[in-house]
Amino acid sequence: MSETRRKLVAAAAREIERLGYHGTDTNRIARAAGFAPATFYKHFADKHDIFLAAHAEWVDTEWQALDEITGDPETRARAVVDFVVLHHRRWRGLRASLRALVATDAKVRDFHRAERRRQLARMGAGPEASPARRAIAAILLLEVERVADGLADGELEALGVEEGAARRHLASRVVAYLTLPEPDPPAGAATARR
Amino acid sequence: MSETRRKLVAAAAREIERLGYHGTDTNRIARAAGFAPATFYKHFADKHDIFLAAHAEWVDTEWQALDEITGDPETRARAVVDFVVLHHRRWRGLRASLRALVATDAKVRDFHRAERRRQLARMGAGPEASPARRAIAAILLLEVERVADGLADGELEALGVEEGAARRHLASRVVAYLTLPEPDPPAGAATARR
Amino acid sequence: MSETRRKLVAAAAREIERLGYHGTDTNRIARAAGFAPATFYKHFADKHDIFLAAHAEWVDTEWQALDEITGDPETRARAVVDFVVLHHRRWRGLRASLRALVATDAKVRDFHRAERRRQLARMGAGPEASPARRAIAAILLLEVERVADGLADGELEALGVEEGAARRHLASRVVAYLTLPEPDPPAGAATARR
Amino acid sequence: MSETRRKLVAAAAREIERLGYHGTDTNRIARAAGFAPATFYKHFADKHDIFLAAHAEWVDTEWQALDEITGDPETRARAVVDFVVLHHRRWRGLRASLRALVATDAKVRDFHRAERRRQLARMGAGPEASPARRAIAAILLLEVERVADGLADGELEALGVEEGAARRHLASRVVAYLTLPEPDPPAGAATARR
DNA sequence: CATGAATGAGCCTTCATTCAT
DNA sequence: AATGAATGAAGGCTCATTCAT
Repeated sequence: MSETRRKLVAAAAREIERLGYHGTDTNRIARAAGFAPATFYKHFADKHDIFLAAHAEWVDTEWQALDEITGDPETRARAVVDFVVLHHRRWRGLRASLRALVATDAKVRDFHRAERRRQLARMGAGPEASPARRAIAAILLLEVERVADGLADGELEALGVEEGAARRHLASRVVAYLTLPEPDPPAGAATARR
Repeated sequence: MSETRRKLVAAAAREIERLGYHGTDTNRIARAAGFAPATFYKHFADKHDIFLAAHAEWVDTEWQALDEITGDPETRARAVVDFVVLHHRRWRGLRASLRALVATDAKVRDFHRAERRRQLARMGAGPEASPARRAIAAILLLEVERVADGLADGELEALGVEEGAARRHLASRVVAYLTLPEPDPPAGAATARR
Repeated sequence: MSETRRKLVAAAAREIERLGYHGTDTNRIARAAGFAPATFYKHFADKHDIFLAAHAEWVDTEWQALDEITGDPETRARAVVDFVVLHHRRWRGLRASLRALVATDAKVRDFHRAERRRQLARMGAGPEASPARRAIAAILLLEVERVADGLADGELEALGVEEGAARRHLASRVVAYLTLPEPDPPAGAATARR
Repeated sequence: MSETRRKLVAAAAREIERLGYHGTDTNRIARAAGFAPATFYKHFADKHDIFLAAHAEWVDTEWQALDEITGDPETRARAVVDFVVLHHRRWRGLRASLRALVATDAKVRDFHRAERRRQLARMGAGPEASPARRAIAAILLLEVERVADGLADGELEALGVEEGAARRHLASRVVAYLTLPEPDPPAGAATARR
C-alpha cells in the first residue's frame, strides 16, 4: 500500500472521528493528509471507499490486540473487555459513522457483514458450529460492542451507571462464553482466523 | 398539535425510514406530506427538529405498546421481545439515523438521553434504584435494543443466526430481569415511573 | 387613516430602524404591530409601500419641528442643526435604508425627489428662484443632511472629529444661507410651504 | 491575485452597479464572470466578502487618480471635483450599496471606516492634525462625496440645479481647503501619509 | 503521481405575497 | 376588517467529483 494512501486513510480516520462521516468532506481529508483534493480520487474510488479502508484498519488493530491476549478465562475476559472498551472509546466517532452507514449504504453494509462473519469464525462460531452456539456468540458480540459503545460515548455514564459495574457485567458474559463446552473444533480452525 | 404538523412528522418518518436522515431533504418531506417547502419551516425550526419529533413519536408508540403487555414473566418477556423486534424492524431506517445523529449532533444526543432516563425509570431502575440494578437494567436495555436492531436489518440472519434462537435468548434475559428480587420500592415509586 | 394602518407604519419604522429594510420582513412588521401577516397587505400594496409611508411621516415630523423654530439667524441656525442632528440620530437606521432604496428602487427614488423639491421650495429655492440660489440651497441641504447622518451613525466620531466642531461648522453654513440677500419672494410663498 | 478572482471582482462590481447588492446573487456574479456557482466560494468567504473587495478596488482607483493630479490650487480643485464626480457617476450603484451596507453590516462598516481614516490622513488631517483641521477635512470629504453622489444619480438635476454650478461650488470649497494655512507638519508627515 | 482549478447539482432556509374564511 | 395557513420562487452556500497539466 502506497505511503500516500496510508496517510489518506489515517487522515480520514482522524477527520471522521472528530466530525463524523457526514461532517467532513473529501477535500478536507486530502488537505489534512497533506495533499490536494484530486489526489484523493487517485487512491479511492469515492468517499465510501476510504471509510471502508479506515474501518478495516480499525478492525485489524482490534484483532491483533485480541490475538495477543492469553490466560485463564477470567483474566482473558477482563483483558478483552478492557481493550474493547478502550478501543471503542478512542474511536467512538468512527464507530458512530459506521453504525449510520451500515444502515444507509449497501456497500458498507456488505463489507461490514463480511467482517462480522470472520469475527464469529474466530470465536469458534462459524458456519461449522451449532446454530445455538452461533446465536450465543453473535449476541455476545453485539452486546459487548453495544455496551462498549455506550461506555465510550458517555451514554451509560449519563444514566448513572458506574463504569466498573458495566465492565464486570460484560466480563462475566465473556467468561460464560469462554467456558462454554467447546464443540469439536474443525481441523484448521487456526487458519480460519483470517 | 396541528393536522399539518402531524402530516409532516409522518412524512418525515417515512422518508427518513426509506432514505436516511442525510438521504432526504426538507423539501422532499414537505412535498411528501402534501405541502410546499416553506410550510415545513412554519412548523419546525430546522431539519433536526422534525427528526426529534419523529423519533419522539416512535418512542411514544413503543411505550404505549409495552404498557399494555401483561401476564406472567415468561409471557410478558416473549411479548416484549416480539414487539420490540417488530417495532425496530418496521423502523430500522429511522433507528439507524438516530444512531448516526446521536453521535454527531448534541441536541439529538441530549434529547435521546433524556428519553433513555425515562425508560430506565419505567423499568424501576431510575435514580432511586441501587447502582447494581441500574447497571443491569441499562445493559439489558442496550442489549435488547441492539439485538432487535440486528435482527431488524438482517445482520443476524447474515451471520446464520436463526431468528427464533435470538428471540428466545433475549426473552430469557428479560425474564431474568423481571424476576430479579425487586428492591424496596420508595414510597410513591408508581407515580415516579412516569 | 385607520388606526391599524397607523400601528403598522409605526411598527415598520421601529423594525426598519433596528434591522434595516432588508433586515426585516413584512410578517415581522405585522406581528410587531400586533396583526397577522395578511393584514399587512390589506393596508399596503407591498413592502416598498410601507417604507414610503414610514419615511413620509419622518419627513413630516421634521418639517413640523423646523417650522416652529424662530429667532435671529444665529439662533435659528443652531436650533435647526441641533434638531436635524437629533432627528437623524434617532432614526439613523431608517435613513440608511432610505439611502439604499433610493438607489435601487425607482418608486422610492421618485417619491424622495418629490419630497426634496418641496423642501427646496420651503427654503425659498424652488423653481422660481435663481439657478445660483437653487444650487446653493440644494448643496446646503445635502451637506447638512450628510453631516447629520455622519454624526448620527458615529462616522465622524470614528474619525476623531469632535461633535461640537461639526455642529458649529454646519451652523455657520446655515447662517450664511439665511443671511443671503433674499430674492423677491414670489407672492404666496407661505402657501408654497406645503 | 489570481485571474479568476480578478474576474469575479469585476463581475461583482458590474452586477452590483446594475442591480444593487441585494439585487444580485452570488450565482449570477459567478456566471457573469464565466464560472460556476461553486467557484465563487473558492475565492470569497461569502457575499459580503466580494463586496468589500469590489469597493476596495474602487477606492484604490480613486486614490491613484487623485494622486496624479497636480497644479495650482484652482486647477487641482477643478480636476479633483471633475474626477470625483465622474467616478461616482460611473459607479453610483456600487456606492449606493455601500451606503446601505455600512448601515446594516458591521464588517462593511469597519472596513469603510478604516478606508476613511486613510483618506483623511492623505489629506493631511490624520490623528496628528489639529481637531479643527480634522473637522474641516472630514466635513469637506462628506460634502464632496455627497454632492458627487447627488450629481451622479440625478438628484440635483431633478431639483433644477445646474451641474456646472454645483461643480464650481464644490471646487471653491476644495480650494478653500487647499489654501488653508498648513499646520506645522510633524516630522515624517510625508511618510505618514501613506 | 500529484495537483490547481473548477463545477453541477442540490440542500437548507427565507420571504413577499395570497386566499378562503 | 382581520386572519390562519400556506406557498412559489429563489438565494446563499456546500460537496463529491473531474480533468488538463
